[in-house]
Formats: sequence, C-alpha cells, structure tokens
Amino acid sequence: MTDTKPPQRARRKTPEKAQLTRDDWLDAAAGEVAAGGFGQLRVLTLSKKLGVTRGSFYWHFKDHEDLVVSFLDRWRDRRLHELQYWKPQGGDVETELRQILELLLTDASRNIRRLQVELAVRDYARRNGYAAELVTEVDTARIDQNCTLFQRLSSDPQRVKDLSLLLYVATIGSQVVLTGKKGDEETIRRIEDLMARVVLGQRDEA
Amino acid sequence: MTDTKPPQRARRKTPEKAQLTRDDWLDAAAGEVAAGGFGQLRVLTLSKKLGVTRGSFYWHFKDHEDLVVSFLDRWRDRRLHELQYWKPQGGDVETELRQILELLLTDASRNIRRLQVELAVRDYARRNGYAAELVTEVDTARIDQNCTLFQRLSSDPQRVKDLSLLLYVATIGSQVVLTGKKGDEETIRRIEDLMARVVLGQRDEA
DNA sequence: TATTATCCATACACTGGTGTATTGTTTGTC
DNA sequence: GACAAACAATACACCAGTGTATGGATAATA
Repeated sequence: MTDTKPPQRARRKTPEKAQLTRDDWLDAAAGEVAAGGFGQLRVLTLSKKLGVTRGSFYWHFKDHEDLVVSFLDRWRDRRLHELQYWKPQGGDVETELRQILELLLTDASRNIRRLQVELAVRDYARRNGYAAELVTEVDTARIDQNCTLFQRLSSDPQRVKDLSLLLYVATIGSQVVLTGKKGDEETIRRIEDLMARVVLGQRDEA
Repeated sequence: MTDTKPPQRARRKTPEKAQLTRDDWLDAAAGEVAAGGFGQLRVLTLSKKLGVTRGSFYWHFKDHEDLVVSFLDRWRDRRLHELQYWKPQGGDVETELRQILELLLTDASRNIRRLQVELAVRDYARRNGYAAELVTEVDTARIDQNCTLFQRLSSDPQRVKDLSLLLYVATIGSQVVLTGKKGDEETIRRIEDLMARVVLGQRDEA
C-alpha cells in the first residue's frame, strides 16, 4: 500500500483524448459505489464507463484493494474537512438549531449521490474493519461537532452528549428510511420541525 | 417464478444424513446475508457450508434469483407476522412506551443476526425494486403499529404520525450507528431513556 | 419387491472478473 | 529531434461463479 505516485504531473493541455488521473478513477468509483455498493465496484466495468481498458487502471492503482482503500480514505478526509465549514454562526440558539437540522436533513437528502455513498460506506463497514474505523472516526467527529451547539441548551455534559447522539441517529435513520420516495421531502421537513421542538423541550428546567 | 414444489413431503425420519429442505437453504442464506450482504450470497459457498453440492440447490430452487426472492418474501412475512405478538398490554402509557422502546432498541440490538439481516435487506433495497417494496411495506406496518400507542399521548393525528415516525427513524439510526462497539450497550440504554423523556414531553399541552 | 418420487453428485459449457507482462502511443523536456 | 516518462491497449493465465443435463442413491408406497 505504498504510494508510488510520481512527484509531478503534466499532460492534457489539449483535452482531445483526456488522460485520466487517480482522482478521475475515484470519482467514477463513487458512481459505482453509490449505485451498487462496494460489492459492485469492479475494475472492468469501471474501465468501460471511463472508455479505457484495465491497463490504465493498473497504472494508477496497485490492485482492486488499493482502489477501495483510496476511496475510503478520500471519503473520510472529505467528511472530516467539510465539518470545518460549519462553524456556529453565533445567532439565536433556536435558529442555529434549525439551521443545523436543515443542513443535516433537508440539504443532505437532496445530495443523493453523496447520501448513497455514505450509506454504502456504512454498509461496507459492517464487514470491513478498516471502513468501520473510518466510519467511527467520522461519526464521533460529527457528534462532537454538534455538542458545541447543545452546550448552549444544557449544562449537564451527559445530557449534551445524549442529545447530540440522539440527533445524529435520528438523521442517519431518516436517511436510511426516507429514501427518496414520493412525499419524503415533505416528511423530512416535518421530522425536522419535530426534532427542533423536541430538543428545545430538553433545555435546563426539567 | 412458478412454484413447482410438490404437494407433500416426507423423508428424514432418521436424520442420519439429514436431507435438506427449502427452509434449510434459506436459513443458511440468512447467515451469508448477515455476514456479507446480498452481494455475497453465492450458491456455491452456500452449498459448501451445507456440506452438499449445488445439485441439491438447483433441485430446491429454480435459480439464484429464486433464492433471493424467496428469502425476501420470508423476511417480509416474518416481520409482518411478529408485529401481532406485540399488542398493547393496556397498562400505564409511560411504562408501555418504555416497554416498546426496550423492545425496539435494547432487545433488537441483542439479536445480532436478525439485525444484520435487516440492515442487509435495507441496503439491498437501495438497488432492488422488489426489496424496496417489501421494506416499505414493513416500515409502514411498524410505524402504523406504534401509532396506536401515540394516540394515547396526543389527539392531533399529524403529531401522532410524526412522533411515531421519529421514534422509528431513531431506532433504525441507532441500529446503523451503534453497531456493537464496546460501550454501545450502555449508550443504547441512555438513548432509550432520553427518547422516552423526549416523547413524553410532546404530550397534549403544548 | 418393484416402482416412483425425492434428493443429491458429477461433469460440462459458459461468463465475468482479477492480475501481470508486454507492447504501443502520446507528450514534456533537454 | 531524441529521450524518457506518463498513460493506455493487448494478450495471457487463472479463478470463482452460474446453470444445465444426467445419472445415482434412498426412502415411501403400492
């Protein structure tokens, strides 16, 4: 699994034939994973969809496992990195909560490709140790992220954690159950609203 | 997909060699599906694990698809049937809520095989129309079931539906995220408790 | 006991996938 | 323009899996 990728890269000034990069392969792999899961991630079909033969693949990747590991790594990196773009805007607690809910539910459900990949990674994690590690890593990072918000709702650190976790499992569950059927858009909005009310009801006064 | 299964069956009074039945194959398939998902459900490996050759399989099943469809059908039937065993005990609303939460979270997380199969079916449903139908069928049945409980909490039918759905997606999400890591047992108990408090906070008085 | 239905083994043809080795074909760079 | 590096095509060996055809064994039953 040593990265023998050469230092520089040039080529493809005139994209008449469009040389492929490692990332191009990973992007294509995302399509396959989203559509059929990791079990359907084939070097052969991938090559066909990219209009090249497998000779190209085995130049960019050591083997099939290299592709999978690289894909998972990139997924982890991107998921961790995107968390930095959502920093508390410093507004009202309720509006901030509603914002984050909209981000986690409505917005997430619109980016179907990304959602499908996430579910596929999660499924693959059930039978692959490395994937499981990365998923856990991402999960805890996301849950920790939400804790900063809930700290403004409760002073009990345990309740903060629990609320954050509950919010998280509810969003994941929504993504699993409400999978783009007719009317799901509206349903998600209602869940979002209910979650907000429910969480706000758990403020420090119980 | 015509069922050419003969009317009667006998044999295997003395299970010295243990003739296989259709259900035996389906049980073994459950193991494969739980471990590796539907993508890893192979006729060949299944035969090996059962100690027979594929000749047996192709007597019991028309082909690979027949196995998958039969498996899904049996899964649906069992999931729908088991719902009848949980009828409201007619006790206190809170205790009944806590009972159903324990059933949906703690108890479910203990039956790992069943949980793994459910997640596998759900994942398969993302790329298989028939599986998607059955999953939707089971989902709505379960959600409807819970509605009968929540009707004692609120008179607003919309809120009853939403609460039931929220409870459902939270349980599914828990099963996806909390996948048997160390400490998950305790975490699930806390989620269970929090869910109870949260739901009871949504009673008619808002 | 002879027959028949039930269940499994064996052998074959076929497909689709991986990985490797080798040979092109471009494209930058000296 | 020569050379080397980056990228891709081709051809090969190999394996795992499906499905089918056919024969063999075993148990119920007439």
